[in-house]
Amino acid sequence: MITIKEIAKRASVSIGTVDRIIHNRGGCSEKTRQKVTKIIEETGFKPNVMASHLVKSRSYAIGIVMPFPYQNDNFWELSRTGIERGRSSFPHFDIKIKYYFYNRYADLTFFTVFEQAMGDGNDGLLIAPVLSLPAQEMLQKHKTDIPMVFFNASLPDSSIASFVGQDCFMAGMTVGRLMSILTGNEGNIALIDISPEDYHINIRAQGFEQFFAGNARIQIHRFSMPNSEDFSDFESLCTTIHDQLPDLKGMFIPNASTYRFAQAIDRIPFKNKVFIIGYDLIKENIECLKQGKIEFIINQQPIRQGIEALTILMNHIIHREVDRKELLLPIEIVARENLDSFTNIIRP
Amino acid sequence: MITIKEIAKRASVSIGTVDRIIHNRGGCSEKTRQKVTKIIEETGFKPNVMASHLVKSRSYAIGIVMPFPYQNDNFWELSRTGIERGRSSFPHFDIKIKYYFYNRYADLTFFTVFEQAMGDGNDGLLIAPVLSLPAQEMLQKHKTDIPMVFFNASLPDSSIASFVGQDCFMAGMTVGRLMSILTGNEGNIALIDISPEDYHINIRAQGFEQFFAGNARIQIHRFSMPNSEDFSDFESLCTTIHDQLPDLKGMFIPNASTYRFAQAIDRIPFKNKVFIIGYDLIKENIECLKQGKIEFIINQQPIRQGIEALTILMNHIIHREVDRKELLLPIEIVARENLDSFTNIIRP
DNA sequence: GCAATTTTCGTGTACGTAAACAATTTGCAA
DNA sequence: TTGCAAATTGTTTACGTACACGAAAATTGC
Repeated sequence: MITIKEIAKRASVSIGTVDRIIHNRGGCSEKTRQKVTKIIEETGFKPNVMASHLVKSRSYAIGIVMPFPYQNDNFWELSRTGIERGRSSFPHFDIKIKYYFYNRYADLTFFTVFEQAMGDGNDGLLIAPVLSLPAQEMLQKHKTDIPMVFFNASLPDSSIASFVGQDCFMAGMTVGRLMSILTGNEGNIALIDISPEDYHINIRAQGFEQFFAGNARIQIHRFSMPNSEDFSDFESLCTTIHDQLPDLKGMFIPNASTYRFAQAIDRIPFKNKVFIIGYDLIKENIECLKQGKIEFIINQQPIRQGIEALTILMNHIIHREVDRKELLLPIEIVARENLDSFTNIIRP
Repeated sequence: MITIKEIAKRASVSIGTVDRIIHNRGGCSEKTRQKVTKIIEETGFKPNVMASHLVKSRSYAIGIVMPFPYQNDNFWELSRTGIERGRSSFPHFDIKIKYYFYNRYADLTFFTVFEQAMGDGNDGLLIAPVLSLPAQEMLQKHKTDIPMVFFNASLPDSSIASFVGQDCFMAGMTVGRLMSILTGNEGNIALIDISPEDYHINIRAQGFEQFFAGNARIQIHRFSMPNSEDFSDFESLCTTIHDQLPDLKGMFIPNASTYRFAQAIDRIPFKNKVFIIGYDLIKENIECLKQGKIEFIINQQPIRQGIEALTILMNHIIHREVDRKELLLPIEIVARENLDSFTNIIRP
């Protein structure tokens, strides 16, 4: 593997010059710059990470912009776990992580928090732009060179930064397939409209409906659920559903609040068994899955999202990679039988 | 983070002495050894990987002991891809990989190949002990200090080395769940006995049967398939099955040859649709899944297995970690809708 | 008690890069 | 042409570890 010294020799300049050109921190003539750049490209030189980190051995400040971890059925706590896991996969890199939590039901808090994260002199940002409109607006206003990676949710304009997450539409389609099999492909199905301001959750619902498009044997009924922390609201919505569709055969809840519906449904005497499919392996959902109150869970792999996102971000920072990647993680189907394989991954 | 120099100062010896003690390459008195060791333990010192690799910058020879990649429906080609992928995740580590392929239908070739791998002075070995008996015998004979990691298949005595793979029994159970839903939990189901000498494949079948234990509505029928490369053999077995069970509702093939059965079944006029569940995302199976000839595929994540196994092995070698881990990867259920999410992971 | 060993320990150099500092060349006005 | 500042380039040191080499100390043999 070629070194900076070798390049200097071939270009008949000093290593200092080569170094300046690599990090384009100016102070050299255009002629030598081109000469050296040419050799770098020809030889495919890549700085040795070991050596460069050894000499720098500085700490990296990483800001995480995401919703409050306990706001939505603490799904976001899993993302946080993943980020911390990713951090520990860089031993000897002193990564200092600072969280900037926003309230996902209040656009304003996103603005505030994002500007803080920008102003704090972070070396890189990990952003979960769940509120996609404010996020987009914000990013257009603040043109910045700080490396950024989006996770969990992305923005329509993907050229801004890398993204790690799931293909929501196909995930919805996948739920459609499972629901079709569970119900014998006929009957009434409830689709819960939850947190309508969340772009991603809506795409899931659209994918689900798309699966059944043109299928007259299945009736999909949308029900709106106001954002609420109150359990009785879930219960009363389920009662309403029962009044309208006593022969309900299935229900799809496109976010982590699945367990609340599962518990409510369990107490209401529907004609048939109501098959429930939902999202995210938070502990309440896991419990319901074990008890047979939920048939399938779609896993977004929040932990792996965190790991991958931080890895991509660190590579941006360390290697100055600038290519925008989109890492779409597998859409994982979780049933009672393979559940443990998702939770107890490592056995000592 | 504490350095070797700091330890030397605290123990009032030179860094050379500390270095000798860390790598216990002798040449120092017992007294100083204890003194330094104590300080190392107290401070929790860990050598800086960057620096140590920088100075060594040697190449690592890794041997891979696995079946011929194209022997079984080229499933093993995927493992190989994963290993190469893992290799490239260690840039600046000059990892030289040498493959030692054995014939999985001939124990003797395993012996030969394994001894070669041991004798070639490799720094570490990645082993797929598909033929578990010969492997176990071999490993008891050759006590060795070469770091090893098993992948795909493990051995009953797991204390020998780390393992990366899947919980086969629970994977079989998972297939049971899917089959139960697909068939409406009733009818005749065929379970194919394929490559009986493969411990892992049998465990999958056992898990599958266990799921239906005590369930009188489902009848599971085992059919033996001799190892063969001949397509007409698959066809004739399917004809036999049709003669015996014209109302067959489902079929489980516990390895990568699923597509051969799917194609044969497709040409035979069974009474009902025969739902097929099988293993491994090789391209023929992917094609059948897309065409609706296969309902579900269980993914073993061979690529990730390769990546993880090599990562664990390299950590053993570089950091001298010796803890034996068991990394059980998620049992992934693949349907037509989420298929792409498993194959097109990275979009540029 | 002294030389010849052996054991134990310290010093110096190298790995490849980053960045401060020193040295050199260039451009331009006087 | 000279002087002087600005632009450009070269040199040196440091990062933390590994290891060769040599120096010092301890041990042995006579």
